[in-house]
Amino acid sequence: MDTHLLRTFTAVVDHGSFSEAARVLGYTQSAVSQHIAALEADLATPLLTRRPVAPTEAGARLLEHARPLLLRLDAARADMARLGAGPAKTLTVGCTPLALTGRLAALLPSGSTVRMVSRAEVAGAVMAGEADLGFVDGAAAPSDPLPVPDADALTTAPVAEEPLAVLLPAGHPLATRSAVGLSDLADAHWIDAPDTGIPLAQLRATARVDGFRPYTVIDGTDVLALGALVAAGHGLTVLPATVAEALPGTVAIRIVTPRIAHRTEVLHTRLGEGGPARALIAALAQPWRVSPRPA
Amino acid sequence: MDTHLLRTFTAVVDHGSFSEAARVLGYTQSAVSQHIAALEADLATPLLTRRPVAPTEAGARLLEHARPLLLRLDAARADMARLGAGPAKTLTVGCTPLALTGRLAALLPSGSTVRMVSRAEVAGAVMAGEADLGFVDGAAAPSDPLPVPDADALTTAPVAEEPLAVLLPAGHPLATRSAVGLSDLADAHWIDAPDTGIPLAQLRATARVDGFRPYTVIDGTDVLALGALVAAGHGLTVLPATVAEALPGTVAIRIVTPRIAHRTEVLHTRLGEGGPARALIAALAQPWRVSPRPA
DNA sequence: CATCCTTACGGGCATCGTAAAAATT
DNA sequence: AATTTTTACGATGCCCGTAAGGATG
Repeated sequence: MDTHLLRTFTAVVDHGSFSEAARVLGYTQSAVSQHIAALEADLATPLLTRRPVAPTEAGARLLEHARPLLLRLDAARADMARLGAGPAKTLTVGCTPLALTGRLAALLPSGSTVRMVSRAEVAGAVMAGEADLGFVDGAAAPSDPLPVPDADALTTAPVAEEPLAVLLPAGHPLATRSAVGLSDLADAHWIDAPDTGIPLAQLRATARVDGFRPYTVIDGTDVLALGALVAAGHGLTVLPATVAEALPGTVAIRIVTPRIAHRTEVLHTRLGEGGPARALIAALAQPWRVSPRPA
Repeated sequence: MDTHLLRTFTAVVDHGSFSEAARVLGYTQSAVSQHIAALEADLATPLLTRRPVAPTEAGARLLEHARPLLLRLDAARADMARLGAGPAKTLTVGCTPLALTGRLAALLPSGSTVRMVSRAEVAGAVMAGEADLGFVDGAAAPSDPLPVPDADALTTAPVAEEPLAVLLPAGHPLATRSAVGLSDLADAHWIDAPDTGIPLAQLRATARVDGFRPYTVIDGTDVLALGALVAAGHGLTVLPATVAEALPGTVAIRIVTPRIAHRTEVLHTRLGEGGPARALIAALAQPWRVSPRPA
């Protein structure tokens, strides 16, 4: 079970075609076919159905191993390369849309490169060396860590925290309240904007409350569009309070129960000595609103 | 960076010798030498010092990637093998010393094989397919998960929970108390028995209290020997209450603050349909003392 | 000088590409 | 019939073992 074989296997699954995978990987179709045949022979199990090309049950299971494995392998490569090259002069950070808040934006050195990525991709980008630091946002209880996929091999530290708010259209019955409990709204019409705001699934898990079923779904990362949808009455959504309060035509009501907040965390590999990445982490580690717990 | 090379590399580090690694792996010394040379050429970094053979800084870093990678690779193999073979007839479980409590012992089917392993090895044994289920014990706050190394790719579920107790020699000044706060004892003389009881490091992390520095250290997994050391006044230690209360010549005082408990959890891969492993998990999932939180 | 690692070299085997055959829509 | 995967086959090159060469304590 060579990693090359796993790599072509995942490529075939991703592209749904032997030929396309071959083109992407720079192989012949024949070679790809042989790779898959070798894997299936080695594991004594069919991994793919042909026509249409799709993973079998065993193949799907193998994918769950292969994906993190290949990611980790790339991470190792990148880590060794970094160790040899010394600290980067210029900083590249991977960032989810709502993670770049005031505090972080203020401390980020000028001349940095910022790559906006989805929550699922941040850890991978940092591990593969495509970004020196990753910033993820999400909802979490005050002392819980943010649930970040694939972040096992990375170090995380909190960066910023602020209240969450429910975004309502102006004129909504609740719009005059100053605070709201989330469980009262479990059965409301919700807009799920997983790439922009807080994914409903994450809200459900963190609040440990059932409900929050998506009614309207919006892809993409445009907060203004999300605000417009809410203002037009397509449903409610949850955003960090400072962001929510700036959207026109809507009213933002802070969430007080359960005690969850919008948090940003920084992800990084074990860093070398100097460099702008380490400097930024040190600056971010300074206490701000939330006093650090005594070690 | 082939996984074969990584495997050879870790073997060389583990045995501190090219020749010994070659013997273990069934290669020639020459082949091992070529493997290491290939790795070092590929990564453009020296990974080992020769005479004595030891990892360089870069080598140590690579090890941190290679170890979990190879573990995961073996896990994938084992997983596929299991998928093909169907559920095992007889059950093999990996188990830390204090994990096999009354409830678990009662539910374990007769004819099972139990392999006692250290906390660090349980997850690996389950992933590599050497055990169908793993049982780990440890100290944790009531709603926190147990910190289990390398358990990322596994499913965990709580199995049993009971109070922790400090074990004192009979006649100790505190022996008449009915309950004790842990932080009062941070500076006591402690016995660290990481393979038997609760490792002091885990206690320190969970209780978030400094102190608990090891004074006497005991390796091995003999609870009676640990009890004898405490009885003889070599120091204090922490054990699950029911275990501690059965040890002669000592007094067990339950810990009330902070709110930490001794918990046992089960680890398993995503299981197939039938089989004794799944039956045992289902039985263990029945509520016992701690009512499960509503989903 | 004994031990251990490295280098040189040759043979076997794996892997890839070309090309033709088979299968499925 | 067209597209896509499989199989056959030959060449290239990788990888391992044998054996000789260095380095080190």
